[in-house]
Amino acid sequence: MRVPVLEAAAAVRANGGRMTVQRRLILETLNELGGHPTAEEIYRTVRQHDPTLNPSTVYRTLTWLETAGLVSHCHLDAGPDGEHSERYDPVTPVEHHHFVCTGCGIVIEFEAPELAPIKAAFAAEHGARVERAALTLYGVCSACGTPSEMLCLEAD
Amino acid sequence: MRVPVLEAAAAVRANGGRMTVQRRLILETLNELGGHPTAEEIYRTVRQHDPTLNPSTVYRTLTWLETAGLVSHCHLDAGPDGEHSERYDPVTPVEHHHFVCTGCGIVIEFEAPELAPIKAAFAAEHGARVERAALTLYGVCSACGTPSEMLCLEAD
DNA sequence: CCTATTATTGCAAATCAATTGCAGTAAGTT
DNA sequence: AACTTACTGCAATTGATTTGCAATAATAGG
Repeated sequence: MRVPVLEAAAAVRANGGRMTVQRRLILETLNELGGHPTAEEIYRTVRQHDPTLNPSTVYRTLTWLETAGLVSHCHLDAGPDGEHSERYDPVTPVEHHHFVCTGCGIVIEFEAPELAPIKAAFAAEHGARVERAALTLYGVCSACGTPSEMLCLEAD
Repeated sequence: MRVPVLEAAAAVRANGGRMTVQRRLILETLNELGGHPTAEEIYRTVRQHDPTLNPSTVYRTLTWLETAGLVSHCHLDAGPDGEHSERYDPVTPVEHHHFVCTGCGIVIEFEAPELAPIKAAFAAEHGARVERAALTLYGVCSACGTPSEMLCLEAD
């Protein structure tokens, strides 16, 4: 359970919001899907449980979750063709980053505490306040890099 | 001259491409603008020199420059409202990264050689090949952070 | 220098993701 | 149970980017 539904409900009631069946369903779908789904993937999955649910509700709920600080979104040039996509991601207690395989599009999360000095150095040098870092590594995952079979790449 | 026009011409002729007046104009505009313009900003500027030039030509040229390895694009949540935008950026000999001020949207480039060990560590741990890193820092620049006037922020 | 080839352009239409206005519905309150 | 108003579904809209196609012009060859 990566996006705590109850916590979400509380977070939003605090702002006069309401926990509707649609919102609950979208939250559960986020948990079920895991990974870094796009709004459209979320919509497709949600639709299987409730075909009447509208895409705009998905978008609205996602923004709502984001302002509540429960999910974040990041932009990854993922997918088999490296196409741009906005991806949603439950907020984790520790900042995490992403590796994207340019072969198969798989996204792997990792933490990078070593980023702290980089942030600090930039802040010091420019007199800026650095609040957040988004690091994305692009490359070829172990499966796609295996020369014998070109496992992931052969799909193309 | 950050995007060498002659080099671009050569790079493309090698692939049977042609250096047209439109492409030259767009290249010059990229140099003139500097920074990290969006396709739309490029189009607006180009238009001042040649009002008949079509947006699709800008998009096509940008993709062409990118496959030629002369510019790259990156996605920054910049702009005064943090709105998403695809930004184009001449390719530099050394990989560089971006700081985005959430106040005024200014983009500051910096280099981060300290990223190398992070890439290496990920590669080693996951058996992946890491080819490229995109780091974006978000925060408040020195001008916007100045409490006395809230220089950049006051616009809102 | 002129001609032929075909990459590139301009244009208009199409696409695609995401947003919005609005009237009806339902969550949470009393 | 009734009330208030936030939320939903829908349809239309937006805005950025892409595409098909006929006309144009950049380069190669003569």
